Amino acid sequence: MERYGPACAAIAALLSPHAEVVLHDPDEDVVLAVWNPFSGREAGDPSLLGELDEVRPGPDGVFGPYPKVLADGRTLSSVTAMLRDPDAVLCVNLDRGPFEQAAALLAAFAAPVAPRPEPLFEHDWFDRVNEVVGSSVRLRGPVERWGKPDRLAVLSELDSSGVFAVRRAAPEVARALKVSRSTVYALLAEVRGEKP
Amino acid sequence: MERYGPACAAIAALLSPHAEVVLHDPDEDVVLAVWNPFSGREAGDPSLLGELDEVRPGPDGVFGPYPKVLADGRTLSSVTAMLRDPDAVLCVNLDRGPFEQAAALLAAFAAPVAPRPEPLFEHDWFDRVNEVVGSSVRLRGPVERWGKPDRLAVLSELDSSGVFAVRRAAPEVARALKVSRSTVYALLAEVRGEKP
DNA sequence: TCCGAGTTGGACGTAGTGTCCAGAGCGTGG
DNA sequence: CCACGCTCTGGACACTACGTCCAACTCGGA
Repeated sequence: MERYGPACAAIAALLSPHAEVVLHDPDEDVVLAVWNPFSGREAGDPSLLGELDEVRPGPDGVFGPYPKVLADGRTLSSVTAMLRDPDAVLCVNLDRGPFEQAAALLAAFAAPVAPRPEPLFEHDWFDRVNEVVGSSVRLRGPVERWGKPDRLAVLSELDSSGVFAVRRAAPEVARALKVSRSTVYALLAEVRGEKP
Repeated sequence: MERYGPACAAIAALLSPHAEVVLHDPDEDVVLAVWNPFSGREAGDPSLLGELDEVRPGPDGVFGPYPKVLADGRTLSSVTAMLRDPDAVLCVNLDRGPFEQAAALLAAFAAPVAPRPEPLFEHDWFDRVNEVVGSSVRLRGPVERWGKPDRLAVLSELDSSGVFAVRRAAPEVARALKVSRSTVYALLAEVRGEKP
């Protein structure tokens, strides 16, 4: 528990919220701990490791992956590892549902067309400014008619997107918002001063 | 290794072929073993765990999940767990690409009227430098051993990603590449002078 | 040993940043 | 109608960070 806890937490964190990690004590046949539980089991419950009888261990003492079905119908993929010294049984249950759905969609829709080369990255911060401002224009009307709250909202969004870490961003934002550079900094100070 | 091997194999098996599990020896700073390798590293390579310095450990001694980018452009989610007695570092790298594609499709079809509520792209240009450099380290070895061509290649990649449009990027790159700021500009001029 | 390629730290001029303020514009209430 | 408060403005300013340049240094090869 002391020893394997971090590893279990790591697995649970990596796959959250789609994986449940269960650590068993094979000697006492009880559940020691559960990370990110969704099967309803909790620490102290009986392990019921008998189901492993029907599965053959592979090399490395790993059982599975083998399928499971939860009471609510969710399908899982599970693997179990026998850990030694101290003895423990590590069981990872992965909710296969989201991936099955995604796979089905991909198979149905993505098969004929190009496999999406890679979006790469945005070095068009200039465009992003116009993009954010533009979408706000659709909500709030023309930029010239905006009030202070509108500007604050948009600036807050731009700021938390890290736009202002880019060189020449502030003047560009001022231009897009049809305000002066001074105002941008003033409003920015206001936005930042009230959050942290 | 004897002790953690089964757990590592279990994780690798569960997520195969999309996850790579690396077990490090923090004392010797070497890779002890790799399950389902796809980043090119293998047992005996230096660990280069320095990149963890920039990540905060959560509770349970787990780092991450934090993003990484491979040299070929694949995006990864990684978690790292510090294991004690015996000391070891467990690192799981999950190829996020398939999930991102699936998620994008699901989002596109499940929300037909999505007004793009949150673009929220990478505001971690700082991290991107370390990602690019880090993934190159895996291909080319430790940064101290690089020659000029290696630096040129990495700088070219960083430059075309627009990294240098960000404030304080140049000194940060210099730090990551273990060269002086002057050299960064010199090499950068070379990279830029031969392309356009 | 000398040479040249490459790197370095420092110096320096400049672009761009962030702050400040006096004043203009404007709606509101007296 | 004026006075007041609120907001934006344009310019001034100090300052940070950028990008360039150069003399000095290191290091491997002729």
